Amino acid sequence: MPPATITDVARAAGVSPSTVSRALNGGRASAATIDQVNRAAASLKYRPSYIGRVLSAGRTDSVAAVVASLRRSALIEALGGLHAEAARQGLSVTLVEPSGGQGRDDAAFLRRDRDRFDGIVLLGRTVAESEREIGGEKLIAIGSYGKDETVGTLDPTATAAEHLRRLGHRSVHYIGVAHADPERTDYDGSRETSFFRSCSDSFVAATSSGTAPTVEGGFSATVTAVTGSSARPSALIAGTAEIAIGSATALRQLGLHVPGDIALIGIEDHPLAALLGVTTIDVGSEARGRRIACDVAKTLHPEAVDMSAVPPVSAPRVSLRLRSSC
Amino acid sequence: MPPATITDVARAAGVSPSTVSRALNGGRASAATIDQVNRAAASLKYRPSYIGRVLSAGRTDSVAAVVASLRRSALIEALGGLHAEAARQGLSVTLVEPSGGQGRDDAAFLRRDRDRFDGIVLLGRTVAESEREIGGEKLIAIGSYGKDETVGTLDPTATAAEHLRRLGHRSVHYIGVAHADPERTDYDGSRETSFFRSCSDSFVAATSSGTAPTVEGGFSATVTAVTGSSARPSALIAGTAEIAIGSATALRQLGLHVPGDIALIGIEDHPLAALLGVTTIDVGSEARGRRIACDVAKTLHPEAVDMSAVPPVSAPRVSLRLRSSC
DNA sequence: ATGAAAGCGCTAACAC
DNA sequence: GTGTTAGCGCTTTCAT
Repeated sequence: MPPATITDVARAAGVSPSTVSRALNGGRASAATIDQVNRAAASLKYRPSYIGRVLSAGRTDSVAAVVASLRRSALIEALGGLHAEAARQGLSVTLVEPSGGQGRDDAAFLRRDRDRFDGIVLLGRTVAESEREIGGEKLIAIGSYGKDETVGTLDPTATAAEHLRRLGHRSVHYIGVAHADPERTDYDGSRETSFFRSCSDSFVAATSSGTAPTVEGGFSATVTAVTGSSARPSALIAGTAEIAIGSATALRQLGLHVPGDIALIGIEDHPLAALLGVTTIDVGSEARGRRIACDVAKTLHPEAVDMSAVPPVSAPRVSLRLRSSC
Repeated sequence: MPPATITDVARAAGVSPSTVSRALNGGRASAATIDQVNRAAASLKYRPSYIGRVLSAGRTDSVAAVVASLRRSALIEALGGLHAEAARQGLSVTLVEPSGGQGRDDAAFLRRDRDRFDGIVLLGRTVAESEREIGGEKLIAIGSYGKDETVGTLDPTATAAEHLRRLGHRSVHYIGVAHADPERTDYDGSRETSFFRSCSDSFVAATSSGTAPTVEGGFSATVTAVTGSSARPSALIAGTAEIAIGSATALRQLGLHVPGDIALIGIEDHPLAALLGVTTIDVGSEARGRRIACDVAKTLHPEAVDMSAVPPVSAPRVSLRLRSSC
């Protein structure tokens, strides 16, 4: 037996389909009718069809999350925030990891599935020109800094570099994310750019290397950076939480004392970084996710968005988590 | 200007909507017509409406993932596998974290949104009776062991306990997941049950404690278990990857030598566990996710499922990753 | 090979 | 306050 439709309920309640719709959705209807309809709906185990509603309403009430990688805790956190807030706003979140992890096919995805969603959120990368054209308004990237905001206080890499400079460090090595696809510009790329920009006149020596955004990547990049032929830097900046954890692990296994022999600061905070005493720049991934969900919700029903659980935009977006590694 | 519909294309191509549909979906149509239609579609930038298709086809081609927690790497891995394989099969994955992380509202979710999805996958918990009734066929849980399979080789906790027994351990402490909601039965609960069942006659002393499935939880539970008033166990079993990592960190900070002073084995593998030398039981989360996606796909088009990227069911589901912590 | 028509489940005008 | 009608975009018989 197929699920009951609104027509069935209407018949059972002795009213018309539209009345059922109104009764169920809080439109104009007499108390008696509402009761009648609820009764009928209950006895028929009626549940409204999502698809039917969407088709006629023109909204899907769902957002796509294009996650660059499910193995980066900062992105998962952002996803969590996005999802939690979206749920509060009555939106659901559909996962769209770019095929092959390269982001190449995002354009194809956008072209095909754009109107399955009320919003498309990019986590862990910025929007490419070509994508902007296709995605239009719906496309929102999380994790980009600058633009309409004061770069100084919002750029985590600059904050990290500044912190090290104040502590008197002169030679700093940045371990960033290396992508298989060199054309890809995501926010890790912008972090590296920012690193060189913000420290070029502060440090005697600023170097960088790229690796996979994993603990293994951080581990091996650290070994290379620290035991390599050139002079050992006095401080390391790790571009992601996983890199920082791998880095801390490597330094320990190399028998280097932190921060005595070398300092370490990580971009993106992580519970384990706290446990390991690694100073980090908290980029507030979770809050960013929440905020984005609100942005999407606002495009749908500008008036009715409940912002109560979302930190105000004026709140600082990155903050130093001072621990013992610097 | 609203997006072009199939009717627009039909008009532009000088044919009927149904012909357009056939031409576009590989139905019977003359080559000339197909070409004609493609041309018109292209010039109008026509893209088929997902909603329209779903409404008339009756399939949503999407599955819901009910993830118990986004902070457990094993579940994220499973989600990754589910998602990757689903994508290969033309399915999309919508994220549904149980409200409040308590799982209480899953029933409500199921009742409301059941037919938005072709399948509903539970990650990190088993299916409750009440949910089974509502969810029916569509409801699949990942991460349960036993049932139709030989428990001996598939139960990770039993494997861990057995490994420790062979190494001569007599007093073992299991650190499992404590839930806010005691009624909840997820697979961590079954892991604890399995622990006591599988070691009751092997060890002189078997104890357990519960904590949050996080590195902090693992850390503090380990401190308690190891420095508590009672005799220190000779080995620890950590119920999740995060607990194992927290545990390893705690043991190090306590100055205990592993495995000299105390052994540690973790359930669920993790890159960092490898780096830290923690022996684990790999439960194959990613593969489990993939398999589930195939199961769902098979219910949709039993014939056309491409199993090439999925490990055979006969493959061992849990395996010992021997490292230096035991 | 193609067109006409019905209908998927629901909502929104508009009339009563 | 409620019923009628129309239509969201597509697929799918059934004729032609």
